[in-house]
Amino acid sequence: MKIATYNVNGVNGRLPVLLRWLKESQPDVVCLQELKCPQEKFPVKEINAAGYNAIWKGQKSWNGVAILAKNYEIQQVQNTLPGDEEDVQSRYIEAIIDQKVICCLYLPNGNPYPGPKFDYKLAWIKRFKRRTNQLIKMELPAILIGDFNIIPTELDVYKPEKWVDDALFRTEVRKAYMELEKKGWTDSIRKIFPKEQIFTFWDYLYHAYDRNAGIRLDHILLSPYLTPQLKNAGVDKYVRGWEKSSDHAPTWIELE
Amino acid sequence: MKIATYNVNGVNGRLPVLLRWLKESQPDVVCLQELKCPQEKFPVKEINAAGYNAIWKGQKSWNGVAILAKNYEIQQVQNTLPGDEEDVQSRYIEAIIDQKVICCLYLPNGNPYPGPKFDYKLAWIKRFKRRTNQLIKMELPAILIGDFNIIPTELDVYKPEKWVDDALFRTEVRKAYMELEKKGWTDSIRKIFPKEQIFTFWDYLYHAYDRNAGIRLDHILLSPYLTPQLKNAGVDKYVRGWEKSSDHAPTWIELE
DNA sequence: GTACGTTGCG
DNA sequence: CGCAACGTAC
Repeated sequence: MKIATYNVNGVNGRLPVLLRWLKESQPDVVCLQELKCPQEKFPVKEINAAGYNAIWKGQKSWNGVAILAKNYEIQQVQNTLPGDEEDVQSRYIEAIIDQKVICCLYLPNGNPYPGPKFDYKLAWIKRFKRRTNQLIKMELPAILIGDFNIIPTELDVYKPEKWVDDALFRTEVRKAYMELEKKGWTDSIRKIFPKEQIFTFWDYLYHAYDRNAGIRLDHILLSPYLTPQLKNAGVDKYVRGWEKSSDHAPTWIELE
Repeated sequence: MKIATYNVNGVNGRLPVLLRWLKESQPDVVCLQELKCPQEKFPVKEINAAGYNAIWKGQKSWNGVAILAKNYEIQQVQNTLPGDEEDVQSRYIEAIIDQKVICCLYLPNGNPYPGPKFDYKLAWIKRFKRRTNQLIKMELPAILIGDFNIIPTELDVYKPEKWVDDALFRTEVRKAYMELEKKGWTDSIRKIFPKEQIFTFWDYLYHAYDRNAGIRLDHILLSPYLTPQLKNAGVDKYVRGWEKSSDHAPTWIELE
């Protein structure tokens, strides 16, 4: 079973690219982030026509997350991250697919640091940890998947010294990521490629993709129960080179 | 010799449509209106690559006119309508091509009526008449061609009663058009099709093209000396049906 | 650099 | 409805 995450940066503007990638890559489950469209403008017709069921949580202009599945039923569990009724940003959707809990997230960017946006990021992470700790405690087969907006280690960025005060690389958020791993969550890409430099995002500016000036932001974390089933993982880096592509590349795992 | 006018409604956004039409229709001379680009952003490279020389007068965001010619030299005469130094709108360009004076115009729309925009339209028409009267007096072979933003008669609009107080159909501007004809200018389309209902514009709204709810705004008027050479005239209506088309259709004549 | 919302214009 | 400009977020 192939499970992927893709920050599309606008699902309607990106539809040709998304459909092409779906066709070529044939994932069973896909988590999308940054739909950038209100609930009623999600292109469900075209997604269905491509063979995928979908659930999604939209929002005008920003954020927005979705889960797609081919030949699997999608049982929605949550469409917000529990713990803050005031939070109106569409950044979390959770479903059960093929007996697994799929937690699709678009974690706040948090820039500029310091400031209220960074504070919001830390508060969001705190709420997220409560949810993930529950999943561990319940010993559920679960997957945390999406755009974490966290660069986990120095290996995951082309020039670490440039990023020390960036909200994506601040010690606070890297520590939070490490704590997830300590709790038992396994970083799939690092499990398969322990030492290799792998990126999932290249800025649109300054020809970052041509210079391979990338960072790793999109992660797929497996609960202890699922980790032994990890067969393979990868990034469809070539998609970033397509015309009119997102600034992220699709990232995926294969479970047996 | 085939001479055409086309209000492109944004020359850069419309470039694929324009180039396709140029290739299929092979006009010798083309007058464009509503370039909607500053002087330096006119796509001269692509136009040249399609085989056309060009002169143009651009303006940021609005208006803008151009004259293109294939296998003919373009001798620019004016790039503003004489008579008002204060007028900064790019609505007029005049050139000599193959011994003919080509006056390419984008006459002000003038809506809403009444108001300062309508007043500007009337003032512009007054200045335009001075120019055209000079051309008649000098007995030059001349062509007034472009988007006149004037519906000449009731035959030229799908539902005349809806347009009585529209600046495109007000008696003041229709009278001005009739006066041009009295001075000796010949409406090419009407010369070839005296009684037929012919449109050159269909609004983007309310599926106007599908309902053929059109109007005739784009005109090609010939000076007395040239009128006997008129062989044919027409509107490339099908172009309005293309994907991402302008709200106007190309309009053309053939001179022998 | 790219996408989306808004505004101005027609 | 659709183009172009501008502001904003990333």
